[in-house]
Amino acid sequence: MAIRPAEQLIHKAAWLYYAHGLRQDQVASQLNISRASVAMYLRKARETGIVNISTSTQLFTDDVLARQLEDALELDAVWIAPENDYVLDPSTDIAVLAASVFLELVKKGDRIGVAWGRTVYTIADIMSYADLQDVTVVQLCGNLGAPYSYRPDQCTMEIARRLNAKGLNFYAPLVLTTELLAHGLRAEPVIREQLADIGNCDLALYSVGTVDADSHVVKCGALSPGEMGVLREAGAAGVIAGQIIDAAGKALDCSYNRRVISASLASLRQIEKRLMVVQEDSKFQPLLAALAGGLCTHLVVGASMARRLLDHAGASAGAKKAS
Amino acid sequence: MAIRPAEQLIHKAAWLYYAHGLRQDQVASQLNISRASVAMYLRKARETGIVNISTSTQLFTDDVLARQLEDALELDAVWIAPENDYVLDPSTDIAVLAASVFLELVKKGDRIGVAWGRTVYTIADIMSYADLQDVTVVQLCGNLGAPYSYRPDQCTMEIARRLNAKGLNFYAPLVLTTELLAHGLRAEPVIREQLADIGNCDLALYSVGTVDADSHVVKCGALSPGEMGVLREAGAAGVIAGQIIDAAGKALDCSYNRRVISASLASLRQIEKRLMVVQEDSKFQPLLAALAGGLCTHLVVGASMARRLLDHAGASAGAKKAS
DNA sequence: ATGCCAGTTTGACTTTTGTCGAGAGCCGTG
DNA sequence: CACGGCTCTCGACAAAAGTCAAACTGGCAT
Repeated sequence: MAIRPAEQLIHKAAWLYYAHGLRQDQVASQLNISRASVAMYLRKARETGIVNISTSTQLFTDDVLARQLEDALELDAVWIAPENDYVLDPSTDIAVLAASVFLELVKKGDRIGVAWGRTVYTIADIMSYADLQDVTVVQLCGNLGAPYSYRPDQCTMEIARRLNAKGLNFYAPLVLTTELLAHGLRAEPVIREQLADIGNCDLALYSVGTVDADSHVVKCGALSPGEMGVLREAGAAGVIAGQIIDAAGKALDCSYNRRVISASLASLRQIEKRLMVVQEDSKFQPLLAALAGGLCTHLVVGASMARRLLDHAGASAGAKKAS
Repeated sequence: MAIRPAEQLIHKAAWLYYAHGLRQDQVASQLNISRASVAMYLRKARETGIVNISTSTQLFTDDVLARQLEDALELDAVWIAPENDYVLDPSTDIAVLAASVFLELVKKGDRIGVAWGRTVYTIADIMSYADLQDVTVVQLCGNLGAPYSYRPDQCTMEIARRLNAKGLNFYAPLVLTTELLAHGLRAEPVIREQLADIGNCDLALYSVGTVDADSHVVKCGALSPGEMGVLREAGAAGVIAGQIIDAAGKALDCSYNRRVISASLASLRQIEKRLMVVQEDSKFQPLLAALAGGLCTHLVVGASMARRLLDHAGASAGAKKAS
C-alpha cells in the first residue's frame, strides 16, 4: 500500500480537491497521507491532464480586429494575441494562445494532422496536458534525415503525449534525391495509406515557412540557399508542410516539390479545421500565399501582423473596386 | 477606468494567471491593480466559467464493478460513486460525480434535454460553471402548476445558466385535468414543435422517480397518494420525465399518462446519450424498469446500488440459463 | 448641492499551498 | 545478504492565495 501510489491515489486526490472543493489538508486526512504528498499528487494530476484547467479564448475572438479579419479573409475564426498591452515574451504569447485555441478545437475522437517547425514545436512545448481519449495525432510530412531541433516526428509525438493521444508517425524522409525514388516511396502501402488518410483528419495544425536564405527548410538542409534562390525566382512564396507554394497558394511546379513526401495541399484542404499559427512578422508574404491557397480556416497571429493583413485586404479590395 | 472592470479585465487576469502561469502579484503589476483585486477577479472567472477546471471521471469508469455493470446491462458507460471509502456526504457524492460526467458528455453545439426532480436540481446546483457556446438546454416535460422546490423550468434554466447556454422552456403544465385538453395542448404549434424536436437532442439528463406514496409526483400534487396506489396496482414501476412506466419500461396505459405533457418515451430513446442518475437506494425497482425500457445509456449510481444491480443481472441471467 | 447606495479597490492579516532535503521502504544486483 | 539506486513520503519552512473591514468611487435621488 505504500509502494505504488499509482493513478488511483492521484485521481482520488484530484477528485476530492477539485471536484469537491476540499482543502489539501482535508484531502490528506481523508486519504491518510501527508499534505505534502497531496500537493505533489495534485501537481501530477495537472501535468497528466487528469484535471484540466483551460481558459476560454473568447476574449481574443471578441476583439474587433479579429472580427474584421474574419470577414476580410473569409476565415472561420481568428485569434489575435495582444502585443503592446502588457509586455511579456512577445512571440511565446502567440504560442500560448495558439495552444489554448488548439485545445479548444480538439474534440474526442478527432484525428489531428500536425506539421513541423519551430512554431509548432513551441506550441507543443507549452501546451498543457489533457486527457483526450480516442484522439490520433498524425504526422503531415516526412521526416528530416539530418538531426534538427524541431523534427516532424518530435512535433507529432510531443503533441500526442500532451494530449494522451495516439501518435502516428511517418517513417519516410521529407525529401529525396530523385523524383523517381520519391514516387516509388509514395506508392509504398504504408506511406500511401497514411497519406491517403490525411484528408480524413478533423483538424490540422501548422505554420507557414519563409523562402529566405534562413528559411526553415534551408537551415535543416533540405535545400541549399542557392537552390532556394532559384525557387524564389521561379515564384516560391512560402513553405507549407515541407512543400513550396507560390503566391497563389498552389504547389510550385518544381523538382523539389516532386521529391517531397508530404500531405498534398489538396488533402490538407479537405481537413475541416486548418489552424495556422504565425509568430514572426517576416512571414507576411508566405502567410498571404497560404491564405490565397485556402490552406487556413482558423488563424492565430500577433496584433501587428493582424493589422498588416487587414490593411492588405482592404487595399486589394479597394484596388479591385477601382479597376 | 475604475468603474467598469468588465469581463475584459477578468479575462486578461484569468489569461495571465492560468494560461501563462504568472503569479497573482505579477498579474497585479501587469494590470496595475492590487493583488487582492486579482484574487477577486480570478474567483469571478472561475464562477463564470471563463476558466474551466474539470477532473477526468475516468477513475470511476475504470472501476471493475462499473465495467461489469456496463457489460451486464449493455450500457455505454457506467460511473460508480464510491461509498465507504472516504466518507463525505453520501448522496451529494453521486451528484458531484454526475455533474462532472455530465459536463464531460456535453459538446459544443449540443442540444440537451433535461428533466426535473430533486436529483437533477442537486446536480444543477453543484455543477461548476462552463463556457459552452451554442449549447441549448431544453425542458423535457411540462411545468408544475403548484410552486414546488425543484420545478422543471428551474432545473432547465439553472443548468443553462451554468453552461452559459440557451435555455428553452416549456410553457405548459405537466399534467392537465382532462385527456381532451392535454391532447389539444399537445397539438398547439409551440408545444408540438418543441416536443417534436426532443428526439434531436444529443444528450438527456434525468433521474427516475418512485411510485410510492412519497413519490415526487405525489409530493408535488400531480397525483394523490390514493391515485398512485391504484396505478401501482395497475403495474406502475417508476416515473420518467413525469410519466409513469411499468416494469418493462413502457408507458403505463392510464389516464394520468394521457393527461401529461412531456417528451414521449420513444423520443427520449432517440436521444443518443441518455444519462441517468440515481441517488437513493430506494429507487432500485424504478431503475430496473427504466433500464428495461432502454431509457438509459449512461448511468451514474452509488456503489451499493451498483452491487444490487449486478446481483440482479447475474441472477436473472442465471435464471434465464436455467430455464 | 448633499447624502446615500452599490460596487470596487486596497492594505493588512490569516490561511492555504508549494517546495526542499532528509528519511524510509522496495528492488534488482553483485 | 548487503548494497546502491529508485521512488515515495514526511515535516518544516517560505511563498502564495484567500479574506475582511475600511476607504473610495461615481451614480442617483432627494
